[in-house]
Formats: sequence, structure tokens, C-alpha cells
Amino acid sequence: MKNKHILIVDDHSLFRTGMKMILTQVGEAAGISEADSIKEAFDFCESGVDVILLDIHMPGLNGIDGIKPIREKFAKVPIIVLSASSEMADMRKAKELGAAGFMNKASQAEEMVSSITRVLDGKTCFPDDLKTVDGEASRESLAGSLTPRQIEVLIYLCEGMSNKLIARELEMSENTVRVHVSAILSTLGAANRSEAILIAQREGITS
Amino acid sequence: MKNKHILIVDDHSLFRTGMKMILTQVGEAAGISEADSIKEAFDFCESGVDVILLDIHMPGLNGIDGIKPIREKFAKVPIIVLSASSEMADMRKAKELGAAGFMNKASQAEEMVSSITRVLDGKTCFPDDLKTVDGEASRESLAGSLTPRQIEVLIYLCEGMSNKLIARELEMSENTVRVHVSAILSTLGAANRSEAILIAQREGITS
DNA sequence: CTGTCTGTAGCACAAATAGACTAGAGCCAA
DNA sequence: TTGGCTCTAGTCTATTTGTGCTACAGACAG
Repeated sequence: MKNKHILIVDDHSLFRTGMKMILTQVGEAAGISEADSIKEAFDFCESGVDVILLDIHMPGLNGIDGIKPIREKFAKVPIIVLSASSEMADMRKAKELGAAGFMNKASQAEEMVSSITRVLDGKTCFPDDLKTVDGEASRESLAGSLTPRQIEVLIYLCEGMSNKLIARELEMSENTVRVHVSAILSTLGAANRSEAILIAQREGITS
Repeated sequence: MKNKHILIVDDHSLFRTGMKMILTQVGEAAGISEADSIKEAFDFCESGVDVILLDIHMPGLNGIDGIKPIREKFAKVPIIVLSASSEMADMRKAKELGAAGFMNKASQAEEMVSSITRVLDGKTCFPDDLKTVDGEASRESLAGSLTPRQIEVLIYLCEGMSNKLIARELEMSENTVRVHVSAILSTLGAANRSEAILIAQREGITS
């Protein structure tokens, strides 16, 4: 775990602190960064990290929907999904979307460290129960049919921001934001941005 | 906080670790114990603690269900309820059951420490919305400052409906809907209807 | 190499939204 | 009865939003 940079993405600062403690004590990681949202996580990814610990339940855009855009933009960085509830559905979804591992927040510290080590070694790490991703294939999530950039826009959209503000935030023109928003509305089947927020939330974003 | 014994009850070991870190760094507490269930918490109570930090969501006996028995057996020990979700219902329930405080797990460390200090001083500590006592008056924070008609409009607003649709639904002119929506935005401190939806959801106004 | 997809951005137009006004009708408490 | 509040409805702007186009560059697959 030496010379590795770890990014912890969780909206609970105390969890981040606890995680950081464990890692500094045991792992001698080169660096540990903390982000409290997908949005912020992107910024850290830009400056380079070796593994991401991503909480699955966060306000705004769900962690599970954050996997895809991160994977596509920073393909080399493995993601370990964290969850408080060991729901099979969450695990399977995380695996399908390209996560490298899945950890329950209630796990023992040693267990977590070994999982992270495994993933840093290029392996994957899922609970035993998850043997196969069998034919059922679970219905495609709506977020899955959005492009990475659209999801980024959706993140800000879901915070109630105007097109102008989103444009400033993502450093693109307002026109471009509109194109993305239009595409999002069409994909989600929403009549307006308010409905888009509600649909995004219903599809697992605030649950 | 000196000479005080703090008990952390949470099934997530990392959260306990993070909490413990914060407390040892800042608080010079005399002792910090960790329990991962209500059952175990009882054992620690026997040997005497000064305040209990109790997670509301735990496997087995729920935290919220654990408040009452602990209060009855160890009436002197104040309980601060911890939750990942700042649900108004949870807060209210915790208060009714005799908790001395309520903290969101996503709070900043300083905020948590000051909450604990308050409670150790014999005070209570609930989020502002709930601070005004009187049971039913507590809910009246934001929703109470809206007129009945405004709340009706807000309900449809929160379904993502346009002014035109709301007007049709409530059988009033679109102009009137606008007046109500304007008043709602102003009262809630929202910049636009999307923000109004988010605020209304957070405050539990429409639930 | 040739499409296709994605992200970017522009233009134009219609619709929706937000804010600042005025103003009347009805209700209720001081 | 008066004053205040709510609900209603209107006008008038200014801004935002949503849609339909075109266009180009980069990535990627066939």
C-alpha cells in the first residue's frame, strides 16, 4: 500500500476520519484525500489517485450512479463501493458498473484494509455471496443510459441550480448545458427539470 | 468534558473509530467506550457512563427502540441520538422518547463536539427547526409560515407540475398560481422552483 | 478509412418562470 | 367598524428554460 494515494468519498466526515485513521495506522499510504460528494471526487481524480472508496448513499447524486462517470473518465482508477446495508442489489449493480470491490461499512478494520490491499494489487474483492452475475441482468438503470457528462450536469441540476450556474460550475457554455439538460429530460422522460429531479431521486438517488 | 465517560453505540466500527478520534483529540474525555449493539450498551451503562451517543439505525434492536429501556434503567444518563438521515420524524421521535440531543452523522466534527458539551452541561441539543419545544409547534417552522393555499400549491409544485397544470388542478388562474409560487419561493428562501422542491423535501413539508 | 457517438457551441424561437406592481372580495379579530 | 390577512386576478417586464436546428473536433468501432 506504499506510495499509493487513496480517495475517500463519503458525506459523513466522521466515517472519513475513521477510515483515514485505520489507513494511516496500518497502511502507510502515501496520501489520503477526502471528498464529501461525487462532484468533489472528480476534482481529486484530476490530480491523480490510486483507489477510490465510494459511499453508495449520498445526498445529491447517488454513489452508484457516480461509478460510471468516474470509471469512464478515469478508467485506471479502481473503485471500492462502500455501503451501510449489504443489499445484494447494490452489490450486483456496483459490480456491473465496473466497481473493483464492495465493502460493508460495518466490517472490521482489518477486513477493510485487506480488501483495499487486494484491489490495489489489481484484484477484485466482492463478498462470497455474489458468485455470478447471472442472466437476470437487472433492469438497466436510467442513470446507466446517461452519458458521463450528462450525469455531471444532472448532479448540479439535482441541487436546483440554473443552467447559467451549471455552466459556470462545469466551465462550459450555457448552450451546451441546455443540450445536456434536454438530453437528460428526454432520457428520463421528464417534462421539465423539476420532474427530472424527482425521477432522479426516485431511481435510487435519495433512497 | 474532563472526567467524563462517553459511550459510543454504533454498529459501524469505523464510525466509532472516527468519533473516538475526534473526542480524544479535542475533548480530553476520561474514557470512551464502544458498543456495537443496544445489548452491549447496557453492560457499559452498568459500569457508569456520562453520556451515550446512540446510532438510530442498527441491526437487531433498533437504536430508536433502545432509547426507552436505557432511559428507564439509567435515567440520569443523557442520550444523544445519531442518524445518517436528518429525518424530521426521527428527530421528533427521539425527542419524545427522552433523548437529550440529536446529531446528524454528516455534521462537522466541531459541531458534534459542541453538541456533546452542551448535553454534558445538562442542556439539550436539537437542530434549530426542533428547538422550539411544544410538540406540535415544532413542525411549524417553515410550513407554518405558509398559508393553506400556498401549501396546496406547494404540494403540486413538488410533483414537478407547471403553473398551468397547477392552475387547472386547483381551479384558479395561472396568475394566481404565480402569486402563490412567488410567495412560496420567498418564504422558503428558494431561488427557483427546483430549490423550493428540495427545501420542501428536506423540511418534510409535503410528506 | 468511414461512420457513429459524444461533447462542445452557436442561433433562433416559443414557452415557462419570476418579480414588481395594482386591486377587489371575503373573513376575522381587535 | 376598521385594519389586517388571504385569496383572487390582472398587467408588465425580464429572465430562464426547452427545443430544433447546424456545426466541428476527438474518440472509437467496424
